[in-house]
Amino acid sequence: MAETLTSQEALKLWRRALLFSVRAEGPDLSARQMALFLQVYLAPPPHTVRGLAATLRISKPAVVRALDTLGRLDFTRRRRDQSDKRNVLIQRTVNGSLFLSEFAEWVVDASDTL
Amino acid sequence: MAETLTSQEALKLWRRALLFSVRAEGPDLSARQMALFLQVYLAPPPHTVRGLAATLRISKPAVVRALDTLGRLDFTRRRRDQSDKRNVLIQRTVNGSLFLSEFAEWVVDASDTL
DNA sequence: CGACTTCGGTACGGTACCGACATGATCGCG
DNA sequence: CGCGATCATGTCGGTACCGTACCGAAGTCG
Repeated sequence: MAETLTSQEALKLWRRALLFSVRAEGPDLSARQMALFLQVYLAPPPHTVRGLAATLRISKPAVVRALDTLGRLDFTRRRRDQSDKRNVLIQRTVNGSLFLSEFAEWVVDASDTL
Repeated sequence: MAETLTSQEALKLWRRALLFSVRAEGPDLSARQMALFLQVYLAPPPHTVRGLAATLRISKPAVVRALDTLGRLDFTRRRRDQSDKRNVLIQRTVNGSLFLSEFAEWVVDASDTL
């Protein structure tokens, strides 16, 4: 378990990790998109559009659009809930997991050289 | 100094911090914009458009546009270099420092509850 | 059955962003 | 002085995103 960070260290960590990501020409996700992405991968399913909108406290259309973008990147996938066909369940993808572990490495590297 | 993070912890940290930021209705900065912002505040000046573009490995117009946005938010300011009037020096602002310390708090809090 | 609610998604008008290219101001050097 | 190099930024067509309002499909309950 990591010790707690100071403010200075937190910002340095964030900067170095983002620098890796930007330089690697990773997808230029906004804060909302990245938060949504991480939510899908780190919080327990099921994930619905409405649920994600409530959790992030952003509008429903914003979630729909973010899912469009993440879907284009093959980072998430939509699937109709067969037990209640009004719902759409958001699922993870291999490609999304791949990117996420790469991203995690950048953060870890940034924290190593703190 | 913090111990090194595991990949899992890194992602959890990122998610929780972004969650704070998104919920607080903070500005929805893209990865590039945030990287540029942090670069201006954490790396030693002077910062020029060309230098920032080279550091982040993005195009010069992309830097100009990011600076437009950050300027609108009053997070950074442009100033002509008086010793070489082709250059523009990027400067910090009170408002930018304010947001950054708030953001740092979110990251620290996220790391505390890791 | 029919009225109502609850889903995700779309339409709209407006803003911001992208890369590629062009432009105007300024510099340095012969 | 003149002239090419260098700097930031404007322009262009195209795409993505915003919030508000609306939509149809699917579920619920009388």
